[in-house]
Order: sequence, then C-alpha cells, then structure tokens
Amino acid sequence: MSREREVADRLHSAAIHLLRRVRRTDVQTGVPAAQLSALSVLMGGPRTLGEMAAAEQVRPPTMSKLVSDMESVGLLRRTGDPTDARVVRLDMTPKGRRVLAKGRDLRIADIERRLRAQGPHGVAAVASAVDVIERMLRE
Amino acid sequence: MSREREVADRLHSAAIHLLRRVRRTDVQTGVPAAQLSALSVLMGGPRTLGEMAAAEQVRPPTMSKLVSDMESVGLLRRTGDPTDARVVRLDMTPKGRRVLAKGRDLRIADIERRLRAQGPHGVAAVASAVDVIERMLRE
DNA sequence: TGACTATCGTTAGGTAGGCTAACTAACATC
DNA sequence: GATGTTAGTTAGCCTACCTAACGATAGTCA
Repeated sequence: MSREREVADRLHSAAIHLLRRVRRTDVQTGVPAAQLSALSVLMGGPRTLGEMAAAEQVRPPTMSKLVSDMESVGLLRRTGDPTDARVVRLDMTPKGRRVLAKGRDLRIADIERRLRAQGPHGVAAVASAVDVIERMLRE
Repeated sequence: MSREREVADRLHSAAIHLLRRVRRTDVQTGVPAAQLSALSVLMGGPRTLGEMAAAEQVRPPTMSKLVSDMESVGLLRRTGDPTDARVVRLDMTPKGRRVLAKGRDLRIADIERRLRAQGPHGVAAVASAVDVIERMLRE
C-alpha cells in the first residue's frame, strides 16, 4: 500500500470515529449537527439555498429539508430575492446566532478537551493538517 | 476563541465535509461505509459482537443490525462461543476479505488522489495529525 | 440448589440526514 | 409566445444511529 493510500485510509477511519463521538452530544444541544453546520454558512451573510447546498456539499433537496426545519424553529428567515422570484434568500435570525454559538460549544467541547490533552505539539499537528484537508476538499 | 477550540471546530467541520464526499462513492461499492468499517475490525481475527460495538464506538443494537446485514450478504459468519452461549463470535468470510479490499479501494481512492495533490509535506502533515486524532479518540 | 443479579445480544420503534425522481414556478431566448 | 433552463419543493426511499424493553444465559451466594 502506498504511503498516501495508507494515510488516506486512516484519515477516513479517524473522521468516522470522530463524528460518531460528536454525534452523541447532539441530544444535549437540541439542534442536530447538520443544521448547525449549515447555519454556520450564514455567518458570512445571507445566501441562497443553492449556495448553501453547494457550500455544504449536499444536494438541493437535502438543503431544502434542512432549511425548512431550521425555519420552523426560527433559526433563519426566508426572504425573496427582489430581482429573481425563483431564488430563496436565507438569513440567520438572532436566535440562530445564539443557538449556533451555544450548539457549537457543546459539540466542540469534547473534541477540544481531547485535543488539549495532546499538548501544544498535538494541537499544532492537527491545525496544519486541517489546513491541508480544507485545501484538499476545495479542489 | 482559544486556539484549541478553533482547531477543534475546524477539525470537526473538515470531518463532516470529508465524509460527505466519501459517501458518494458508496453506490459504486455496493457495500455501505459503516459495514466496511465494521468489517475491518475483523481483520485482527474473530471478535464478539460487543467487542465490535466497542471498537466501532456504537451501541450494541446498532452493531447487531450491521452484523445481521453483513451476515445476510455473506461478509461474515456467526459462530457460537463454546464456553458462553450468550456471546456471538464473528468471523470474516473469504468474500468479506475480498469485498473489504475492493470497497476500501473505491472509498479511499478519491481521498488519496486529493491527498497526493497536496505533495509530500501535505501528506506528512495529515499523517502526523492522524496519529494525534487516533490517540485523542482512544482516551 | 434455587433465587437473585449481571451480562450479551436482539427486537421494536424513533430520529437524522442523505439520495433520486418528478414536479411547479419563474426566467431567458429566439 | 413557445421552448428550454434553472431554483426550489415534494414524495419516497435508504442507511445509520439511538433508547427502551426484552429473552436467554451465566455467575453468585444464602
């Protein structure tokens, strides 16, 4: 097995196990991870549904459902686009901002605690890898 | 936001996006990622259902269902433990071994390709981070 | 030995989050 | 203004997680 392949395999496995762990905290947050992740896209200002689907790398129907759920609990607002009546503009509500902040706290807390236990070198190693992974996924 | 928290947050986000991408190849493999991940535990020899659940960090019912599905398509065998009739021993079949090898190929190929594009430094960065992440999750 | 108690796994039922196919409404083009 | 394209929704399906409740076996100890 090539070096790259071995690393890819272990990265994949680590990602699976990491997310399984995070998932367990969802009950406490009251807001599912996929919603929080989608919501975070709106931190950079309003987006259309299609833009959000692309940013989150899901299909439009998936985002449509997520958005409906989020709207129904008041995390975001749908507003029409003035120049194109087909598009749906989405904007975070103050509640959305509040829940995003709090929800992330809970989700990330466990990872953060574990990360901290790895010391500054561990943190640095993960940080630079995250840079690489983000670049990988953009391309 | 603390440094650790920021890294934890981005790591979490990267894991989500990475797995969403991998997921898309599942159709081609014919075997879902969760099954392949569970199956890989049996590479180290037979295990009980409880051991597999612990290794995969899921609850017993989740593993029970996965095992049923895998058994029904012939990826593993259930054999009783001679000394304790409660436990279920699980062992990979030759087909399981074959499918694991092939399935991983397909899942990992995309990650590998992207990783390779990041050059030796990128690969090294990810590799050492994976070490840290694996340690994080064990503790 | 017989009655608790603990452990292993399964069943039943629920939720989240992804997909494709098929649709409506609105825009663009010629 | 007919035709095709694009944005989003609806319907229906699937995987994969969970908890609660249960059956069966094993272990313990009065």
